Amino acid sequence: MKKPLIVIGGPTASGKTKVSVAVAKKIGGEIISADSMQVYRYMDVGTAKPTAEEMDGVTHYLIDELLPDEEFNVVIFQEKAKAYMEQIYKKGKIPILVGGTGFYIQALVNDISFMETESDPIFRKNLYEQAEIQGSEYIHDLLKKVDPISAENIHANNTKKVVRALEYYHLTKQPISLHNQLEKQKTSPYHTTPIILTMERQMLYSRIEERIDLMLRMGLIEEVQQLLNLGYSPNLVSMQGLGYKEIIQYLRGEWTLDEAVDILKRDTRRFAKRQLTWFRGQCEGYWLDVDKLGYNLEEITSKIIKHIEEFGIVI
RNA sequence: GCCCAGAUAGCUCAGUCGGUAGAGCAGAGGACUGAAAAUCCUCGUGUCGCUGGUUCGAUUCCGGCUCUGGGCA
Repeated sequence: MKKPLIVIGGPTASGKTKVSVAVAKKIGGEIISADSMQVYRYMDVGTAKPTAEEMDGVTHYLIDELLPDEEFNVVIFQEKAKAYMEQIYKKGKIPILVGGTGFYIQALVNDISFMETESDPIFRKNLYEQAEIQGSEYIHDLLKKVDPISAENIHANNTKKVVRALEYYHLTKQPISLHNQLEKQKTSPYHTTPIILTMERQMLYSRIEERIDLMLRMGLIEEVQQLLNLGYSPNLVSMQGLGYKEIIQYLRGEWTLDEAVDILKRDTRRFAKRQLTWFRGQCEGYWLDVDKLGYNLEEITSKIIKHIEEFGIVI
């Protein structure tokens, strides 16, 4: 019998935090965050990390677990999240996976296997250098030779993905396209139906802008300055997060504050759009327009619970 | 009140020696299986201010009107 897993996804600023806490309280669940940035300590305002007050006594995992210079990626996420799920099941509770990082959600829900092997940083670095010197077409041609299917699917300009495909072949002597194809056929080992929070685009965008204005008032700039003072490099992956990279440009004097804020808002809008594209394309889910429900927590929660019960999850 | 300039895509503007238009930005759609808040691909958006005139044909030329800047009083 498959174990139950509740998933709540949606774009940034759609209200996942509030909704998930309300659902958790109602069913006595615990929350695992599927968010690539909220794992980091000292990054609170810019990631809209739930405060202790907002968590309202509900246990949250994968929040504040790493320092900004520690590595985090799908594989690490998957390992940690699986371990937490086990703990939650042992308590007789239901895990609630909440976040906007669709790739992470999918990796966990479908238990996608990434290879056991470590990645090869030197090999990678080498390829990036070659792409730099000889052009991205050059390494794309290398891929064409070992894995023509991937070369077909990955655009030559997408150096990051070309490198990964080449690395995969280098480590396993197998094309990643074959691996992907096999993984795609998998069905979830969990009893789960994703719930996706959404709303009209215009509405979402104005919420995003309001949220960013609020972040500024709550000290986003000071937070970024503090991170730099602590010695965290702007090159870190964590510092590429929305809100961090733009404010760093401002602090360096590259952009005016107005410019930085406008770009941040624009890029956050585009991010939300990409999140929606991902959820639309990658997972069959139960879409809930929270704006049409007037953000009425009671109503949203009861709709979600009703859906979960109809799906056959016993609470 | 007079003079000058402008009015074209959501915005900033280009253009059509008269044959109903195009850039940038904003925006939309998509891909994604070890950086995913990352990375990458594709794509438009129109009463050319209104109204008469000339013309086979006007967004383009001419007149009037309206609005917006700037100047003079």
